[in-house]
Amino acid sequence: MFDVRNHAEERCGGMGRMSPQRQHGARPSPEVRAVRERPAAGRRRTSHSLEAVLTEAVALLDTSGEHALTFRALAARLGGGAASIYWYVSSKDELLDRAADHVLADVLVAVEGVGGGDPVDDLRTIALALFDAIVERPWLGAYFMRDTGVQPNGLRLYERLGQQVLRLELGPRESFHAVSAIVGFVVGTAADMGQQAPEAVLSGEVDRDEYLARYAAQWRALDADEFPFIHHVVDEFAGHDDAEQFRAGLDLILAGLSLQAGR
Amino acid sequence: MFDVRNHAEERCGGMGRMSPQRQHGARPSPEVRAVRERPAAGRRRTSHSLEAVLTEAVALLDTSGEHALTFRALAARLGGGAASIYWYVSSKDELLDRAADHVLADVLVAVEGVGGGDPVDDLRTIALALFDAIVERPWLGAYFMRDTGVQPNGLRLYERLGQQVLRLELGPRESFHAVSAIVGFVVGTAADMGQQAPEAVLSGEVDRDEYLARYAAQWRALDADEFPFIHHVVDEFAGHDDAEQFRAGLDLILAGLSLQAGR
DNA sequence: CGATCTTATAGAACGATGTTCGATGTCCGC
DNA sequence: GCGGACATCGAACATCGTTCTATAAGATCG
Repeated sequence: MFDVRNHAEERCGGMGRMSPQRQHGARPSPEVRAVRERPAAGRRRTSHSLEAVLTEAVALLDTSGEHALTFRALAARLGGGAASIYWYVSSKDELLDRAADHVLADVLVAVEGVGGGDPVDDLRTIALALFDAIVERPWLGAYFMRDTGVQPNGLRLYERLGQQVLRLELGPRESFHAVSAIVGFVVGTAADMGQQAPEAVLSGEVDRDEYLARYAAQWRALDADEFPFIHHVVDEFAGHDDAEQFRAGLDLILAGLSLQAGR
Repeated sequence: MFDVRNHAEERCGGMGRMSPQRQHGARPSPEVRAVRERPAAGRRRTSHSLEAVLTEAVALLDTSGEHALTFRALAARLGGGAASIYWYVSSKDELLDRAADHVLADVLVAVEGVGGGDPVDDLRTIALALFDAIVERPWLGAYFMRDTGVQPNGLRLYERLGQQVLRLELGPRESFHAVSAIVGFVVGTAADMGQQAPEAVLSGEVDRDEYLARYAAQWRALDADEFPFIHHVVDEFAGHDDAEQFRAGLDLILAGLSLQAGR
């Protein structure tokens, strides 16, 4: 298993994504936190377990969005008090860090078999899996690999991407830059696209097209001399598909990478 | 001038970046808001003006970070009450949207002369300018071009990037995808890199190296069989430069784009 | 000039949130 | 059966975004 133990030393960020000023530093019994899975033989009343906390947190985030994740709302779902959650998690930031990593476990499973084919194709496959996960869960992007001490799955995903780049036989620096670029593009783009339209949540598909159309109309109303490019692409924008747009951008990076690898 | 007037109709997001559920929809006298610049002849007591509000908001964000931007703190800086700010701005989201666009005006000025040389080089220049702005202000990334109705400068920057792509003579779809990819990469990467280390804010340079070193040590402690890639690039990570890392990733995209344009 | 409307400001309060504190209950080893 | 670690929770605190209402200064007009 993973075992980056943290005995009272501060955690760190990773991969260029540094954790901000928050110093969620394991106040109540830090190193025992990992064993918090107890089989729950004779559970007293609620008996949460970190797993249950994260699962319910993710469920809350998925169904009602980031602003709905509240210690009180989460506690209500768990059938307990809000303060109890602090026994498993030292702050809301850590809760979100752990929830993000909890979700990444599924992505990791989804790309388990990838690695046998063409390196670039495998890279694309993994990147797409990560993209899908973040688009479905916009909050994920903001907390992806912020603190690898608490997010082993993020590290594993980074590693899996890296292993494909490894087969391109580039130097360490080019390899590092390549994976960083891919991750940066995937997370950044997916997080952007995940921010839904105001009321499109309600009706689903039709609303999105109309939303785009109204937007496109606003663009078309701009001065043609001052905004030639916008007029050039407004039709593409009006009918664009997020996944295709992402894929096209990813392919630009991968094409550049292939070129660099001399393939 | 820009004149995307919004008479009581709802604003929209743009470019794939949709604004979330917030419907900051101009409650108190919407369309007059643009004229809120009054020369302040006989100012009564405080007399803010949108400009002053945004300037102080940005100053607060720059010196103390996003969490320090509070209506009360901002009001204290302006020498007035917190509720007064709502006359210029209908919500904190709109305040941040406008503050973000306010900052982009500087970027726009910085890239004013760009456009004469090689299209790809000009693209790189503009992207770098945007990158620098976001790295200095991590909060900018999250609010870049979320609501073009309130953020004309974001649109203008998008347009300027697009104009360079236009010269590559691609089809509308490829052009749209290219600019979207560049913007997505720039914003995503820069926002990530902007999240500073916990205490690195205090000491500046030396702390960052030590921070990276401690992180690298954590990576080196990982199992070499399970994490071959991480071991392969850990030295690069330990001594990496954010700007160089960004540039390398951007060049991958631009290389792919050059290939596509047949140059 | 005085009435009235618009522009602009601000104090007080509301509801919600993250977090802390202290008390209490439950389980295990001895 | 007893002490200490594990686990839970109610109550309270400080802070935040936001709303409501009152109010005063300029502009407009008869």
